[in-house]
Amino acid sequence: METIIKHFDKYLPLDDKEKEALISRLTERKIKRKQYILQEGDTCKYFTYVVKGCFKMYGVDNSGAEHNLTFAAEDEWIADIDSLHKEKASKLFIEAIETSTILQVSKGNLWYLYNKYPKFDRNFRVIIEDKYIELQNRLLQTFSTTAYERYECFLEQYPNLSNRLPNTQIASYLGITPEFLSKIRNQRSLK
Amino acid sequence: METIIKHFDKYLPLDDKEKEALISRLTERKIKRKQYILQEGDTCKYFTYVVKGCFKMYGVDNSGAEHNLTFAAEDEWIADIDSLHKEKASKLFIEAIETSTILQVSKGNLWYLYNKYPKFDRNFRVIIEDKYIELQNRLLQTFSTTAYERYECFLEQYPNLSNRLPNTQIASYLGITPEFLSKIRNQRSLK
DNA sequence: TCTACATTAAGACTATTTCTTAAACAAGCT
DNA sequence: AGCTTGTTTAAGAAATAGTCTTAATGTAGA
Repeated sequence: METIIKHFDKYLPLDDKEKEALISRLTERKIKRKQYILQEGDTCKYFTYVVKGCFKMYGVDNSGAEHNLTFAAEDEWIADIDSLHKEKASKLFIEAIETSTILQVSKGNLWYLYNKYPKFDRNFRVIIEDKYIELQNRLLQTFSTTAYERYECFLEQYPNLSNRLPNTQIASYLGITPEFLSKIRNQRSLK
Repeated sequence: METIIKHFDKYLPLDDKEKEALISRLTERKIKRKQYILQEGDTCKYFTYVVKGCFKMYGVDNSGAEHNLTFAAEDEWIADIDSLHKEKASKLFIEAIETSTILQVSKGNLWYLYNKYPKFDRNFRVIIEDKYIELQNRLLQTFSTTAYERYECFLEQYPNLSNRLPNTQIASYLGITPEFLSKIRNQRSLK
């Protein structure tokens, strides 16, 4: 629980009442590797904070291929916000890549926190803004660069993830096959 | 100014003090077609609300091609949030597609509103969340569908924009050439 | 009205990426 | 510790979605 308190110190730090309110509304869970915390068709019920471990959020296309939208490792939040907010069936999966420990806030509890302590509005505004910026940069890259460049950029931006994740997962994030990623890595090693 | 007040009624409606605070911190501007409100290299200084007209936000790649990230028409907000928040040089352009009327809040004034009236944190949190959802869906589509499908989806989601925008702009949004969009339209008309 | 830009058309082209097969390697599970 | 399953590299052939080019026609802004 300490890690999530420290997490908020990066934004507007919480006072004692806010800390208590937050902690009393969080549920800790252990999630095994390959276990889902959200499956396509279900409604996303929680905003999830990763204490330890790593998750991927992905969609599956008509031909069955997975496309990773994002990863979340230590000290990051993950949810299908579309499904959570609008209480509709999700098109996405959130799956543990490693055995993980998480803290979850239900939608109801999150709304309670928002209404009672406006600081949570602020902090989550900033958290979402950062996620928005990330997506925007990624979309621009997808349009305007080759897989080679996107891979280089991924390495720079997520040096720790790139060591930790299997290449299949990185390939899916970049929008290419693992075989092609292997070619890119080979090309890079020749330079 | 009335339109922006009504805009906030969709979220948490503003009380009289908040309305006054907001209005006194907005600047109205008329922007001609093809005029920029943000250029690559500059720092984004304003969050812009579109009263009337239409804008595009785009990046330019190494070979000089434009890639539209988003459009903003009546009753929508637009800014390069990355540049605005982190006060760094933008990689993007925001340009009027039609002669437009806008209301702008500077970063300083926006921060003032956030700090004085937490309701703005709430409202902008929700505004950003909606934009985030849009981007997420778009990224997933870009990975998992053909240009044909993306065009169909664009027509469904933005029926008014699709009548209003030149095809060159829609093509740039979809990540294809105008010639190829023309082929897609031709294909569709045969069905 | 004029001019510049937007749209359609259609064929040739191509570059990035996939597909396939296979062998070697690494890692998780009992 | 050993088995089994999944991951990585390799390399050539193949596909195809989308580009390029040219050109004629249409349309909107000034």
